[in-house]
Amino acid sequence: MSRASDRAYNLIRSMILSGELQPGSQIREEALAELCGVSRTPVRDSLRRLEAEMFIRRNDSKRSFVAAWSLDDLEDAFHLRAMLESHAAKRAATRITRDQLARMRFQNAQLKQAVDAIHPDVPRFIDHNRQFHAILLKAAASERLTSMLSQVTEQPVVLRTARQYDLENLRRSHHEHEELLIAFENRDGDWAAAVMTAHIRRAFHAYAEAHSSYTEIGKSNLAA
Amino acid sequence: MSRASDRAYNLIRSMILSGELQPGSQIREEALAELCGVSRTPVRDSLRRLEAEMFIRRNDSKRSFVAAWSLDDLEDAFHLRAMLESHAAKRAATRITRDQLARMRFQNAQLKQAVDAIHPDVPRFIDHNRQFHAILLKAAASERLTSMLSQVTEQPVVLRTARQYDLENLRRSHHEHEELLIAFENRDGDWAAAVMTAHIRRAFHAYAEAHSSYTEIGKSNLAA
DNA sequence: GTGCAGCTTATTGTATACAAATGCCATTCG
DNA sequence: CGAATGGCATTTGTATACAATAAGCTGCAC
Repeated sequence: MSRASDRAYNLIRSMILSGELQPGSQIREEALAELCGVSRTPVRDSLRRLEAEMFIRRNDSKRSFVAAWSLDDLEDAFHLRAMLESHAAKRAATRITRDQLARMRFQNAQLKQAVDAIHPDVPRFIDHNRQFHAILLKAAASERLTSMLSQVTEQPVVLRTARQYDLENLRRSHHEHEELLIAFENRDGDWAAAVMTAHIRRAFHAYAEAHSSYTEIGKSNLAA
Repeated sequence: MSRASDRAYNLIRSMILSGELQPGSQIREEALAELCGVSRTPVRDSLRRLEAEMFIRRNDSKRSFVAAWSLDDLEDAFHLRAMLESHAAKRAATRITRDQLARMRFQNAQLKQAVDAIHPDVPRFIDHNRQFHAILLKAAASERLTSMLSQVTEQPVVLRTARQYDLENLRRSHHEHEELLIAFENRDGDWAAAVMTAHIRRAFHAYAEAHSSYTEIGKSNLAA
């Protein structure tokens, strides 16, 4: 995308993810345009994209609102992601190149370092994790799959408990990745798919756990 | 969508599906704008939507082209569709209401009539078939799933052999639908999912068959 | 007080003009 | 003769003005 349109998209998206734009709140094109320092044209463009990615919903009279997802909706997204990403793992198992495998190993080593360090660096973990999955997706060699997965992978972040799950869970991710790589070395698609399904399901429960405790904190605050 | 934007979207989409806009050919916004009798603004809107639906591709310099899918790409789409739609069937099995089930039965009876008539009406079959699957998807109650499936269901039509597959295959669809309904009556999600996977896979091979013969006719024409 | 009509205002949709980027072709230089 | 470069043409991106539509409000009737 071009400069103005890109800026608007990234800015609006990050405002949704950070919670700056609250779920359920209405979105006005002109207000965002001013915020982004561009005209309504690129903003509209961005809103359409975000709508396709289900970050934004529109009512019958075309007004836009920040999507508000329940925990059930989130589980739904995780189910779909598990299905699609395990399919990707299966495809990748028989298509991955030596080079890609090496790069996945590298990313996995890096993300281990990020959490095993004296001062764990979660954002760094997340970045290497993202790259790990990106290489896998590339190896799966299905544009459609890539396009669909992009619709369900970033979604959970909206609950903002994303980065709160504990280091133990992140270390488990590392080990699951290791197992995945061994399945790849053995070109065992079924194994790879099973590991991936388990990987995503565990991630969901980690999120759900973090979310429920977050919710309870909220509740206790109200009660106090 | 609003009138102008809607018109542009439907027109461009149907021109792609009908082959009027040939796969691989470049698309110019202004030309389409004239064709649709609207300005470039709603055309751009439509192009973005069609791009998200992968009917249109854009190169690095933002020029748009009609997507050209290979048979492999198509099989990929069918694989994804089988996966997603069987998941939908599984969910629907335990959620579907009496009313929805009755409506699915009705649609299936109608599509049987369409192909069993003395003068078979394939477009009518296709319409009832579409509604049958739409009710199922509604019963599955997952917006995300619905949104994703819309990306892979209409795709095959681009090969334009869509309506050419024989009546025998359409009758098989009817019978598979019948079995699906029985699985629903028994609230057996696994059964429903299995029937659906088989249903979609068979549909793919019917398409592939029709396509290969079509291709061969094309080849023999060139050879002649 | 309730509900509806009509007006006012807020918000989105469309057209158009202009800016920016890219591709294309011809020309020139090695 | 081939490759690089410059400028022109084509195409897309952005801003802005205006049109259309929907929401909200005010006041009136019952």
